[in-house]
Amino acid sequence: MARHLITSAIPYINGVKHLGNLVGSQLPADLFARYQRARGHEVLFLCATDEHGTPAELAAAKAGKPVAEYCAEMHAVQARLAEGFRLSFDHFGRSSSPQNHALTQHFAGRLAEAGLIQEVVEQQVYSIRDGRFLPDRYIEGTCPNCGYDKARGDQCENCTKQLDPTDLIDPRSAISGATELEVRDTKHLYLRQSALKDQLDAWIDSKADWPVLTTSIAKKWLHDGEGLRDRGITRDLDWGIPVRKGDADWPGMEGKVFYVWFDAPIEYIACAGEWAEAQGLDAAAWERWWRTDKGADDVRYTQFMGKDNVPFHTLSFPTTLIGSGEPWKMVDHLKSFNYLNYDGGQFSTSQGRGIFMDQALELLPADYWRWWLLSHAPEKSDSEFTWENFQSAVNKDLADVLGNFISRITKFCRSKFGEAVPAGGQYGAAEAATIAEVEERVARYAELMDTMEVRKSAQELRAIWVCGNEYLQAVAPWSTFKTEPQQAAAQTRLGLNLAHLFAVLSAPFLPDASRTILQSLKIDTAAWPDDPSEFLSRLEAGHAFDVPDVLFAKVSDDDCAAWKAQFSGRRAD
RNA sequence: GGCGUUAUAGCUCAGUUGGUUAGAGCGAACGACUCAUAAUCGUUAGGUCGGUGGUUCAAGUCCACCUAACGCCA
Repeated sequence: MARHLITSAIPYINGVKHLGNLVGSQLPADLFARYQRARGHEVLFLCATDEHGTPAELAAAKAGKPVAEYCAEMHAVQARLAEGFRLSFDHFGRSSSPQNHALTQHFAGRLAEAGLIQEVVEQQVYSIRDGRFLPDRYIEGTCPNCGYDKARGDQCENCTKQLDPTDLIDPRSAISGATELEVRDTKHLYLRQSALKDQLDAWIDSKADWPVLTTSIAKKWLHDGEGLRDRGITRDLDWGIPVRKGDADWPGMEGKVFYVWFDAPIEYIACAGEWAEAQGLDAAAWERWWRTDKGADDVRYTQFMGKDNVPFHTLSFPTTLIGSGEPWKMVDHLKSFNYLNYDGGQFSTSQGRGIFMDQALELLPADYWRWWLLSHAPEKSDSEFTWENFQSAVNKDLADVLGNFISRITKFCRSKFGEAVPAGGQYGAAEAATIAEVEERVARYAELMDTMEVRKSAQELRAIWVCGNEYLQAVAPWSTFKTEPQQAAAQTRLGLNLAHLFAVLSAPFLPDASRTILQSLKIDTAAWPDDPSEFLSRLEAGHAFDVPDVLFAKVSDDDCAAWKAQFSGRRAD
């Protein structure tokens, strides 16, 4: 039995995530976790909300709530939606947890001891009325280049010119509109990533089996221009993890917090601590997943994320772990995804464009979305959601191929033999041929799932379902029954066994449908078919079953048109 | 401006280290079947593999340049 540590990039706390966010990390991570569990391996699957930073503060202010209260509420909302999509996290944590506070401060202390932290005094705009420093993009003013009056301190989005806040004419706070701004000195900490450049480079080079997308992004950051740059890891904010050196104060850094990108990946580890606490386990329980000196030697660690997160996971977070000088478990495989587009443009949280997780579940159950999203996962390049494509995939793959197979075999059996696996006859040449093909395909399916080839796995799974329809069509038990009922019984028996097989194989993609089929077949274990040939004889004569309700309803043209219209504009908050 | 990714049948995509007539699903046409959610199964049609040039006995598959889309960085 292998041990799999699996993490999904942690979604930002600010609002409900859209389907593009979902398919880029949480959903494929869940597919992999469910598959590895089904194969009998020990799995710890973790995710959390990323809660710190200015956007969270502003969203809380807009909602008229204290930021801690806002985050707690939004965490509950995201947790509920994750459950709705059947994301099987062992723990859904929070980057604001006490565990993450302690661990983040611990890492900062270790890095400082190792000489990997540099203190830098820089100048930043301070808003007197707001009583706070303003990040560049929260300063607005008139662009000196084009005259656009809502240019931001980092860039003018009208003429795209890069700006410094001090370039702006009539600068004002984007938060309050206040114009009483001044430039003040402020001290910040920088993580000296550049000091570990060669080590990181060699480490990335050793990962020959990572997706090109992952390594090419990491390589670009390592070698582009002047090479890997040091990054600021602190901010002048109230909401966040206070800057401390382990348990000790950090002179000169009072009132400052760590920058969100520094503490967010550390939450992967802290989350294991939260999990242990929630399970009533001791520290050793989570350390055996994360410390190679405490049992994590045989752990295989896989991370899932969208391409925008790759630099932090290939460079910054590894710098934190390596730089600590402690034996932390490093990632073994990093599966990254491109973006999912929506009907000719990008999904956008800020513009409310596309379909969001809560809206999706109001329209259809999780399995429908899981199937489309995973079978169209943007692995090789960006991919695109269209309603027509979605409708076709749901109707053909789920309703016609899988759903109808379950329906036709159970109903045929009920009408000819009753609601129990029929006795009589035996498997012959046609059965052997089908079993042989299924055996081959199951092996390929497992191989694709092992290597996280998401789209190809979906294709192979569908091909396995088709084997069921092909078989029934070829042997035609409805005809056989008229002349050789014994043989028809054997054919029906294999058909029902195929239904059992499909349920087990489909569980990682379609957990609800899988359960429904197993319940109808009155099977309470879901062991993996290590030997499909043996597996297809498990349902023996006399085993009772129920005919299930329709597994997947079709999406009508009217539904499709209505939804397309409903989602053509912006999401109303 | 620099870098990266992508460009294959009407649509969504596969195409290993270059090697016989470029594949799948959907859609289309035709046929078979009638157990089933008017479902299923089969057959056929459809592509000068973005463009130009090059390397090679041989290129969708390597090289150069060009074009387009998207992204990242500055």
